[in-house]
Parts: sequence; structure tokens; C-alpha cells
Amino acid sequence: MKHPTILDVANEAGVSKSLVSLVMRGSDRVSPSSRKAVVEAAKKLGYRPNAAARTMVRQRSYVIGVMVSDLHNPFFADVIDGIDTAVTDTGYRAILTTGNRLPERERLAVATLLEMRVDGLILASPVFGREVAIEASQTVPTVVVGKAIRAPAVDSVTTDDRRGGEMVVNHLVELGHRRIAHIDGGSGAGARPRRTGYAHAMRGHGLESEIRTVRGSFTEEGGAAGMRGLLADATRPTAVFVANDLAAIGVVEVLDAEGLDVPGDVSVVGYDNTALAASRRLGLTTVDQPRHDMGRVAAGLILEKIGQDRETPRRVVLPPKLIARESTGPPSDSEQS
Amino acid sequence: MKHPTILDVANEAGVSKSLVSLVMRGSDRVSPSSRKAVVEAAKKLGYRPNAAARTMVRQRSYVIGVMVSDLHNPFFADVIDGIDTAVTDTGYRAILTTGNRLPERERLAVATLLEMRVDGLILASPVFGREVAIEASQTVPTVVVGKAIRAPAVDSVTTDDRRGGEMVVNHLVELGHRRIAHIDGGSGAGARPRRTGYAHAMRGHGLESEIRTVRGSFTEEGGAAGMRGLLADATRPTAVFVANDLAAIGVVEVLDAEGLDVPGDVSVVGYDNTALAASRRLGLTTVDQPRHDMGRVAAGLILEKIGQDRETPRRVVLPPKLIARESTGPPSDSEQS
DNA sequence: ACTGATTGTTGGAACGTTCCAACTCGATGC
DNA sequence: GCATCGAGTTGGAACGTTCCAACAATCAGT
Repeated sequence: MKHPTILDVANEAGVSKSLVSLVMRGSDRVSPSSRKAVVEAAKKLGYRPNAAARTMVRQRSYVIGVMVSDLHNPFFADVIDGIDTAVTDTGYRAILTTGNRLPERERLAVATLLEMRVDGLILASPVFGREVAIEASQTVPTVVVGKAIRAPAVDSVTTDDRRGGEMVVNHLVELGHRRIAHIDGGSGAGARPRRTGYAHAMRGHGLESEIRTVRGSFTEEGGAAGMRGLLADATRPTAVFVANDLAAIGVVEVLDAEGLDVPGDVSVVGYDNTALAASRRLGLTTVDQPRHDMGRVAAGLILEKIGQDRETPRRVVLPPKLIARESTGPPSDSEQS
Repeated sequence: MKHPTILDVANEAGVSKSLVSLVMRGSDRVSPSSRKAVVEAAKKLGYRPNAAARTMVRQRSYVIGVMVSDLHNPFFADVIDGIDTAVTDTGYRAILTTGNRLPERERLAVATLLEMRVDGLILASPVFGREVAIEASQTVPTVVVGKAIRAPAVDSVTTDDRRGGEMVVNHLVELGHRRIAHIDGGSGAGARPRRTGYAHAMRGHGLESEIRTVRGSFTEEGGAAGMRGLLADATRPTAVFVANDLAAIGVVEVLDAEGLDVPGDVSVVGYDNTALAASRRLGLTTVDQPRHDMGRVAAGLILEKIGQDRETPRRVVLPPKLIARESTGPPSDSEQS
């Protein structure tokens, strides 16, 4: 249960601690015979370097810390994948902490990473206030993913949600739709730009008079409520753009219950390209965020910033992508105008 | 960008480094006036304790390391939640690394944690071989979650999948079913005990002659293929127990395509109680594993083992729970025997 | 044979904290 | 008035590593 140190290895191999250190770091200024002796002694004793000691003297941990607000959101799994990909083979390693969407826990999670003296900090959609990110950015390169934060030293990586909203409208207009409604995500993250993009594209197609936005949320129930609201009206939309995939499922359920066919009677579009949307049973047209790339880019920004001290913050905005599936199609003839 | 140390704070406050250390650790043998001076100096300088230095001298990191094989599986989000819950307010903190289902990456992820000298190690469904867990267990308390590993010093926390299989059969028999088939998970984790539980319960109900197992996998396609196999037969089962929720969706799709109603013509049961299953659109009857509890128990075992050196390994097996939803119902009259 | 370079090896200082024994100083007891 | 006590404070050693200047041994060139 007690860890052997570099000194134990040195004794075992009959050399000095410095030589053991050189071997461990893969130096080429070591004779083959000493190298062999050290490697064997290390293996025999089960030696494992002590990162804490190394961090102390090197004044670098070679660790990137990632604070994830919510592991339940599959979004982050891909982002983390991307980070891992970018970090591998650079000599750096990534460790994660999570805050469970609770500001207080998130703060603690970040503190843990900072006390460990991570060389870079990635904050994935933090829910806490800007000040935590700003404070962290004063001592360590910091990137926020999935949320734009305005601060002199904080980089960010986001997707262009406004553009995503526009793409949805363009897709539906191309199919022949005109009466396109939007069930929004209320005050949720990214809800506003999606709404703006929708309205902007509608106007761009000369469909100002058809703009119809009802309030929803990023939940199944939010989508269902929004759809019930739309159905209460005199004229039914031929297509609905919903704030995210989960809410879109609520919409589809309501349409099912009313005996309306998707996409025959109403086309439905979600957002986020979750596994739910991809399932063949649902086949939901949706908007994909380049999650993996977001992680890769975030890690890249950190590594770049560790290298040389850049002063101006970078705000990277990546393009979304429309994924057309079976939940959208041309409006039925009777509906066409 | 340079971190102030305890010595900087001491200078600023006009006291010794030892006193600063006492204040930081919340000792009560400090006069109110010195405490105030230290606290203010620390805040002014933005002091943050250095965990690496503390770990060195205390020979303890007060950190629990968690290696997660795959963050895409929502299963782990709940397990991690449970770990966090158990660890909060004990003075310990949890950090995560991930291996992306790749044995080599997993090994690296574990090495990272061990080098950081975590005080306890939780391995969530590792795909690497037992030897990694065994080696780790020689230097640090180790618990494996979601997989039973047989080794003298490795604890484990799993769910009773055999019992889960039995519960499914019992539920279906209670509804009046007799022709109950099983589409298994092939060689996937937990597939075998579920299959065994199914067969055992069938025999228990005197339905030996009705036992019908076809090979599938833990994927949508695996479930679909299995169901097509079953439909090719002369007599159709009135109920199907599928290896997991994802595969169950494949089964439902095939039944839909064949114009068969769920549960009117065929009842379907999944396993894992994923968000997919819970969605009202699907309403899949399934078996829930107490994921949160699994995490809590795992962390508890670690904390207990850190406290005093226990020698015999613990193997905790938690009970699963059947969640009845709309995908199961009584067999139609014509089918009843 | 002597100088200089090259290769391999070494001990000591440093990193930032905690712990401990030791110190000061005013109050208390006789 | 002196020993004793306790509260508050202190400096030094230690933790395990890396880095550096310095050393020993071998070799090449003159």
C-alpha cells in the first residue's frame, strides 16, 4: 500500500536517483546497461511516478481540467471525446469534474481543478455566473464551450444557433412550406438565437406574415404544450420548427394523438441531433452541432495559449448542419398555397 | 499568471507561514485578529492552496478517482451522480477520466489517476482485462462498478441481472402470457445472467417447452434481426423479452412494419430504463438498475476501505426493479391458451 | 603525455505545503 | 515572587521529484 519512490528504485538498481529520473523521462544520455537496471528495478518494485512531486518542481502539471455542467446531456460525451482526441500525443492529459447543473457544485468542481494546478481549464456549458470563469482566466488559460462569455481573457467555442434556425426554415421553404411555426425553448441556452434565425429567414423569404412563435421549453412537455396551442388555432401550420429534439418528441406525440400524420399533415424539425432523433422509429429531421469539433477546437485553443501568451480572446463559432430525415416532406396538395 | 504561495500571504499579513497554514485549515487556535489579517491578505492576493504540495506532505490527496469507460452511455451519468452525492461533505472530491471503450486509453486513464495519487479508485464498467484492476488494487482501494471482477482485493458493485430476467418473465406470466421469447444480448455485458434468469423463471412456471431464445445484440439492428427471426416461425410469441432498450426499439420497429400492434399482438420488454424507454411515445416496459445507488455504494465502499484496512473483498449485488409501461398488456383472447 | 571534448553519472537545491517541537507572554496559583 | 500553565505563534524538516552545475572516465588529436 506504500508507494516506492525514485530513491527506492535507485537503491535497488544501485544507481543515483538522478539517473532513475533520467531513465523515467526517456533521456538518451543513459548507457544501455544502467537503463536496463533501472527499468527492471522499477518494474520489480511497481514504481509509479508521483505527479504531485513532479508538478511541484516543474511548475506545470501537464493536465487540462474540464468542468462539465451535466453529464446526463449526451452532448458533452462527444465534446469530451473531441478534447481527448486533441490532447492525446501532446503529453497533456485531461481530467474531468462535474457540477450537476448546481452553481455551488460547479464552483467547487472548478476550485478542485485550480487547486490541482491544471495548465488549462475548459468549462462546458457552465451554469454559474461569468465571474467564476473570469476569475479562473486570471490564473490559467480558460475556454468556455457552448456558451458565449464576454471577458477579456476568456476564449469560447460555440455553434451558430441563429444560422441553424435559418437553415431549418430554408429547408422547409425548399420543400414548399409557407405556414411554418416555431415552438421556442423559452429562456433556455441557445433558444434566443434559434428564434431570431427563424424570424430572420422567414422575412428573407417574404413570409413575414406567416411568422408564428409560441413559447415552449427544452422538454417533452414544453413541446407538447406548444403544439396544443398551435392546434387550437383556425389555420394549422404545415410545418413546425421545435426548439430541440426532446420537445419535438412531445410535438409528435400530440400530433399522433390527434390522428395527424408526420410528415403527411405536419412536418416536424428538432434541434441537436440526439440519439433519440436518429432512431429509425422517429427519424427526426434536426440540426446537428459539430460536438466533436467543438471539443477539439477548445482543447486546441488551450494548448495554443499554454504555448505562448496570447492576449486577445478568441471566439470561435462553428457552423451547424441540417440533418434531413423522414419527419419532413412536402406539404400535402390541399394545404399548398 | 503566477500563483501566490502561503509565504506571499504570510508576508502580506505580517505573520509566519505556519500561521497562514493554520488559518487555511480552519484551526481554532488562532486569534481573531491574526485570522482576519490572513483572510484579507489571502483574498487580496487571490491565494489558492496548492493541492500538489499538500498531497506531498500529507501523503494523501483526498481525491477519489473515477475511470469511466464510456460517457456516451447515460448509465454512467447517474452512477457518477451517486458517487458525487456520497463523497460530498466527507472532505473528499471526485475526479474523472475516460477511456472511450478502448483498452489502451483506459489503461492510460487509470495510470493518470494513480500517478496523481488518488486515495481510492472506482472503475466504471472497464473493458480492459482484470489485471489492470488487480494491479491498481495493490496500491489503492479499488471498486469495480457494473462488472463482477474476481480478485482478492477488488470490491465490486453490480445489479442482479439474473433476477431482472426472472422479474420480466414473472410480469408477463402474471399478465397471462405463455409463449414468451427472449432476444438476447449475445456476448455483451450482463447478457448471460439475463438469459439465465429468463430460462430459470420459465421453468419455474412450468413453461419449459415454451423457452425460445434467439441471438441478438445490444443494438437496434440486433433486436430487429432477432425479431425477424422469431416472425419467420410458425407460431408467433405473444411476448418478447429483449436484451436492452435499444434492441427493443429495433423489435418495435419490425413489429410496426409488419402491421402488428404493441402490446395488442405482441408485448415487448426492454432492459436498462433509458430515457428512450421512458419517452411517452414509446412507453417501454423495462428493468431499472439502481444506478444512483450503485455509485453511492461504490463510493461508500471506498471511503470505508480508506478508513481502515479491510482485507476481504466485498461484492455488493443490488436488486433491479421492473418498470411496467404501455408496451406490455394481456395477450389478445385469440392467443390465450 | 597533455589538452579538450564527449559521454555518463552524481549530489544538492528547489518547489509549496503540513507537522512538530519549541518558543513567548500574560495569567494563575501558592 | 516564583513555578506552572495555556494560548498563540514560530522556524525547520520533510514529502518526491526535476534541474543544474560539477564530476569521472574515456577518447581524439597533437
